[in-house]
Amino acid sequence: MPEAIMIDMRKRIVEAAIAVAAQSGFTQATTREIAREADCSEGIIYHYFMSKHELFLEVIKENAEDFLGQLKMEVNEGRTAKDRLERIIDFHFHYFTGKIHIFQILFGKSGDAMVPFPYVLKTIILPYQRYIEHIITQGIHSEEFHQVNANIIASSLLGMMQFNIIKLHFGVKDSTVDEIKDTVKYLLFRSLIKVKP
Amino acid sequence: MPEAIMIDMRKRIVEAAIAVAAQSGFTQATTREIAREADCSEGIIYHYFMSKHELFLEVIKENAEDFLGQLKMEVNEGRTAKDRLERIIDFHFHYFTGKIHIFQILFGKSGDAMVPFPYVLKTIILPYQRYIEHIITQGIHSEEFHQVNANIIASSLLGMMQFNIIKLHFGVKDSTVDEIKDTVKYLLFRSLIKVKP
Amino acid sequence: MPEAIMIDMRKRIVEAAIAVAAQSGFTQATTREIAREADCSEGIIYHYFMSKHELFLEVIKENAEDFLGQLKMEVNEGRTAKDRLERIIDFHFHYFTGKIHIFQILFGKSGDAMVPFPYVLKTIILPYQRYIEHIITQGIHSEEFHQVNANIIASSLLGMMQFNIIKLHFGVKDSTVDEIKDTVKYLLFRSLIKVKP
Amino acid sequence: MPEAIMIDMRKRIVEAAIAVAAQSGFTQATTREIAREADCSEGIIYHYFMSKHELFLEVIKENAEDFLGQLKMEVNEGRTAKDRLERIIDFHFHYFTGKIHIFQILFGKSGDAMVPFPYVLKTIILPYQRYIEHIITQGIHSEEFHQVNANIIASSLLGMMQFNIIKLHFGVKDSTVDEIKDTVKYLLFRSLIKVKP
DNA sequence: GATGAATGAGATTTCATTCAT
DNA sequence: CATGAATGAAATCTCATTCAT
Repeated sequence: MPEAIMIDMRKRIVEAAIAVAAQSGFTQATTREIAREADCSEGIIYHYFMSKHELFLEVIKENAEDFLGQLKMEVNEGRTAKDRLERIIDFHFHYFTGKIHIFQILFGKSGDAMVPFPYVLKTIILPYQRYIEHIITQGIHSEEFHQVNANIIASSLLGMMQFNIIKLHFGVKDSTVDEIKDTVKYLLFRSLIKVKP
Repeated sequence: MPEAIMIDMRKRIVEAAIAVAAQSGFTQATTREIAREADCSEGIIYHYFMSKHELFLEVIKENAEDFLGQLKMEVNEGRTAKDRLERIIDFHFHYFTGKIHIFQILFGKSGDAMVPFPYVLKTIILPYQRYIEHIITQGIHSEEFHQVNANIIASSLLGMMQFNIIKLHFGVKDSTVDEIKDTVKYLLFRSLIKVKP
Repeated sequence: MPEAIMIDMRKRIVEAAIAVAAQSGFTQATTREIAREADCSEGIIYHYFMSKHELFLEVIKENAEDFLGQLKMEVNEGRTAKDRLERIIDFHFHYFTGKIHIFQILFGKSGDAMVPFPYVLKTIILPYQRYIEHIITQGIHSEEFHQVNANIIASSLLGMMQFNIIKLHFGVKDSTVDEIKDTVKYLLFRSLIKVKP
Repeated sequence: MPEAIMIDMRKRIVEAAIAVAAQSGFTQATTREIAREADCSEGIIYHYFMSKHELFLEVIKENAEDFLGQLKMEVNEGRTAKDRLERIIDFHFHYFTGKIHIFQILFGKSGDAMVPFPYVLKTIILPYQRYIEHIITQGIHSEEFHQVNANIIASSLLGMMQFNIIKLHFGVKDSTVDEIKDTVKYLLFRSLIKVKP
């Protein structure tokens, strides 16, 4: 293991927690397993975090911030609403097909006693959805898009992307990532974009 | 206790298992809690099932069969592909906004050591998706629908519905069920249906 | 082990808890040790008690009731206040030189995070002291005793008895139990009893 | 931090150990808590003491010496045996109602795996008792006192004082310190002092 | 068939002690 | 001297599973 990785034990624990939790959920992720993954003792986890519970809340929070931060930077480059939505879709698939761990933890569970879904919903999913909703609303105001229920469209977009990615992660190779992205964009924009006469 | 309730202990255990697991997943559902919910002893569970693991596999399987059975009965009444898809959407929202338990177990989790997601995927989700895909393909062949990637559209439809229902279940009341159904149908049919000249 | 002892596991756990706690306090009494002493698994302790803490509160309460019940039965036989106090002293030494366990737990500790002294004080010590105080007050009213501060005399009697018993328990054999009892009675009655002219 | 506080780290650790142990015993006193109280690192404790165990043995020993030293200085001023015993009682209440910490550690516990009661008994309690006993014996020889069992009387005096102080420490305010002292002296001297004809 | 007491493996958490800096 | 990150053993508690009744 390179020395750079050795140094920050806290970071190593967080990474290990993500990796382990991704496999079968927070509750199933044991401190023993996390310690093995981080190559440290179980005890040291409690030097950095007050409890396993707090560790996972921290994991969620840090990754949510990381994800949304990167997303917004990427999207701000886009000029039109359509352009921005495309960037969201591209970034979402890029991020979550690369990092299986975080994805599964943030989106995949609807109930876990250790890190309850409402917390994940509040911390990452709803802010994400509201961000998409906001862009759609802008598109409507600029008359780029039809008058639609931006909130439900945003939720539906998240649902589409998530579900297709889950399938990919579990090895269902019906289609390539590019085919999926194209079809999702097609579905979305057919409903949104005004056809010029 | 009326005798009718006494007789089918097995069924009572299955129902109790669903109810308990719905709250925070299979792993968190204890046999003690299931026994309390079913108003029986913990020991008797092992008379009907070899293990807690096997119990939950059964729960999944039986509910998958129940759901798909009801769905197909409902859908067969539809004449056109569009009509059938509408019936699927109506039934899906009806079923999962009524029965929170099963929904959460079948769709809500991407990983649980006790009943692994691949099993859920194989047993219920993919058959469901393939059924939808088949209807879309029929619509394409009958020239009712555009030439689209039926597989990805089907997956996306499932994702949309699931995500919006999860929000409802966790108390995010941005929209009514009817508004959601309408918007989902709008999204879907804008992409599918050929506009008549 | 005779079968009679095998039967009541709850009782065995309570007895074992007393025996183990007597050696080095509640906090030091581990469930592992209690289980070994009771010849059972650690798990079963939690079938009968919600926690180690609750187990010890129960131990205190049950023994306090047992002790005070026996004491009062014994004392009620006495006619005069002096007679009753003598019976208390006799019973106290009989009880606590026989049952080392309970004594140490009820009187010996002034602070233990597991079963805080205030609880022991409230549950057993103060009721005991007030009972003695009451008898002294009766002796004063019947003009058998001098006008004294019955409360402090009662506390002092408890202190004398306790301290001498502690010494005995830890093997300091300066005197016999009978010598101690006689001297304690002498100290007490010299201060209480009116000398007849 | 002023240099004066910096210099005697050892003393600071000892004081902190007393303060922390007073709250719920030696075993419950953690090195982490002691370090926080002494405003130093946990590690440095092991520079001055071989182990937590040894630290507490030192605490006991040093405080015992301090207490007995002060006591004897005070008592030597007394001329008669009665005068000396009064000084002991006054000093005892003065010392232990002022310094709750040490009192609880030295007298309050009958068993703690970390610093076993026998050690406390040997180091402080029995020397103290023998000192009282010696004064009573002197009183007997000088015909100031009756022929009594000086050993048991001494133990009983310690028991009386201790028990009343424990009550005070735990907030049972039945009487004032002065009332208690008076009653204890009354009890003691009624039994000891020869009434002059 | 049915019960629930009992087991034992394993989970989280605590803490005295060590050691590189 | 001094620090505090790190360790590892042990403590409390949980829970699927078994088995005598």
